Amino acid sequence: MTKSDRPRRQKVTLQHVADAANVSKATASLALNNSTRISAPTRQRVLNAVKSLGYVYNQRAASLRTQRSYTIGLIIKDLSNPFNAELTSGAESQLADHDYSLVLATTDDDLGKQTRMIQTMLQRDVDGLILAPTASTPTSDLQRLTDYCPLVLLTPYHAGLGVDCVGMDDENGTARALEHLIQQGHRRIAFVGGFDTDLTRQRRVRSYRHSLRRHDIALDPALCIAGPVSRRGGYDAMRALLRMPAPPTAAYCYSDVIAFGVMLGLRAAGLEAGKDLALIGFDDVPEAALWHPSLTTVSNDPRGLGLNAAQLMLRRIAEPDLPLKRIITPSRLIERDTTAALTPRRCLKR
Amino acid sequence: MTKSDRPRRQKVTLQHVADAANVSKATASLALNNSTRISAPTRQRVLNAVKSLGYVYNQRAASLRTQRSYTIGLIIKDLSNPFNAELTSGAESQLADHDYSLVLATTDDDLGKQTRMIQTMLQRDVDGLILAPTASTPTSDLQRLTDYCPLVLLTPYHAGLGVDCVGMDDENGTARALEHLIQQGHRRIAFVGGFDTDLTRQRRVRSYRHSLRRHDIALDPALCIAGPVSRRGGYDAMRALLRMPAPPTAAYCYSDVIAFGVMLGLRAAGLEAGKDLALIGFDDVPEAALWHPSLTTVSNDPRGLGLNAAQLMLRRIAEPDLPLKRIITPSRLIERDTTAALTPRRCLKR
DNA sequence: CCTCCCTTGTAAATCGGTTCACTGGCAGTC
DNA sequence: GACTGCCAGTGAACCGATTTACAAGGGAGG
Repeated sequence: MTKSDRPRRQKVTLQHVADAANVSKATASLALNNSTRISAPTRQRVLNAVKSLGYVYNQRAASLRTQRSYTIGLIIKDLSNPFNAELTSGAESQLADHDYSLVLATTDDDLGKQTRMIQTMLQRDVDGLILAPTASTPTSDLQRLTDYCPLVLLTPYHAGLGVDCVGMDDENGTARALEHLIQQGHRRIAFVGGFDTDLTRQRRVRSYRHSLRRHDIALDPALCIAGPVSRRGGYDAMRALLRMPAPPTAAYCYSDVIAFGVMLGLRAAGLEAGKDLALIGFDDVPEAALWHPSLTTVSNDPRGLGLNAAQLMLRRIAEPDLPLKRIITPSRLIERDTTAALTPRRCLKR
Repeated sequence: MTKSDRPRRQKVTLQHVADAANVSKATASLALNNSTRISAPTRQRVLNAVKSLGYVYNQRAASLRTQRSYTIGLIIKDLSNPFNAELTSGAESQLADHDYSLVLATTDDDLGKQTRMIQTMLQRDVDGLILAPTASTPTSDLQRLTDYCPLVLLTPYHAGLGVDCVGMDDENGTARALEHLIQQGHRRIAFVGGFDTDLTRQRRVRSYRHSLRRHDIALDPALCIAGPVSRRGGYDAMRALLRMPAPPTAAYCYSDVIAFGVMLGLRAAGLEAGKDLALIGFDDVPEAALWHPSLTTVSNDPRGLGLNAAQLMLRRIAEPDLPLKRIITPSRLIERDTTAALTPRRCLKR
């Protein structure tokens, strides 16, 4: 059996509908757009023709004239990360509610690919672009992009840039995580994961140092470990930390994924998070609650992030002269087993 | 500061480029499409004009004439499910490699929403549609859809339908899971989760029964428990199973998510999977390997599924008369802790 | 009966590209 | 020198919708 058994039907256009209803193309168009200039009986004739011919409206053709594609581009780094998947899901549902479609692209955190994807989006003539910029994106590129279409950035940083931003308050989230650990008496607290080129990480590290300083805790650069954002990265970092002469009693991770790796690294040494090391992650991915022991983490509502970004984009399109907006969603610390009633004196005394 | 500080620039069209290069619109178009009919110097003039004016090609306008939008629609049930996120990721990267864009929509497994989303996709004039149909989708709808655009279904069922399909071999996966349990001596094996309206579940249940019958094991309908595909669903099902006079010694779950719930349900009763109950999930989501104890599960390579679907779609577009194709990706059983060296005699003897 | 307005509908321009049929000019051939 | 063929480029039709300016017909008012 081949597809040619049933050839694809000839496309039905508005002209065909008009012919079938015995009206002009203009009338058919107006009828479908509920113009008051068309009488009820005529409109009905058109609608009947639409139904009997199986006409589907061609948004693409219309957009040529209307300059509206009802399409929003979303460019993220990586869909495998559940955080981004949730974010995308939030954006999609918000857009769908307003009859917009989502065009999705990923960059794998690669500037070259990001540039290509932006180009593609512009060529596809999206009405707006929601972008999670890779770390190395030149500010000028983003600035210039606003010449071409409305832009919403998924990051809290470029606030002074003249671009709408939606981001999470990871500075504050970091502060809370550190406060929690310090409150429990920890003094040697590691920062684990991510690379220093990453702006997000830079901010969190800054906030981490700030918190330590506020409590007169000396900074030990050896406790700040860079590495890939993966379980493997966390695992390796933890092994390295355990080899130190004075290992930390607590660790704050760049992301939950890394924290899981840290737990595995501990386990491989016969140790357990929440017993031998206080541990806090970041993101609150669903597994965080279900892991054993459950992971204390900074929660950030990724779905809400996507939702807000989409919402902001739609408002911007509706009112281009709206004052610049920046939505920072608050972070919460979710306290779970990995920091439960754990005092530093019981940790990693080897 | 408002956006009006820097007004969006006037759109640059091919006509502007042509004027700047002192050629006709036709020549500009041909030059950009690398036609041999344009001399090198002229082509260069056009390219220079493009660069200096910041022209961006309008794919949408072109598609009106070429009847190619370089856009593929993907309709899935839910992006929060990591299985679907991976699938989407695979499809996206495959499409991006071939300069196609992905338009994404979700249905929440709701037929009405699915119908609307299909309609939207057709209006957006996608070159093809990859669809994970909700359980209740009438076959005739799918058949009719092929009149409008190339269609690839994400399901192994509708093979006789005259539609390309990409799916996983969950029948075989189920057989292997059951074989594994029966091999270990289990006789009372539960099937947990999903609703009977779900075609996928129907097939797995059929295969489950078939395996039992093959080994002359009596079917106990009470061991086949329907419920929502969520941790909660698994949790509740397990609690119910534990209340039975003769609880099962093993459970095969409709999905990993449900299996996680089952583990939590066991734990709440002071029991542990792999010790008090042999447990197998389905999907092999990343958490399955990392959960404690790690979950034995049927692996299905969701990314490969998306990749195959996209690939098949691209081939179908390139060669519409290709014979009908059906790609079934094989399932593997990943043996982990929850079924490790566990004999039924040690299970759930209360 | 004539004018004016109102209602309903239409012809034609338009959006930004592609593509086909055609042209002017130049080199090669007989 | 006339003819052929090719090269480089152009004008105009076309894709499928929207939208504007205008027209035909009918009723109201004088």
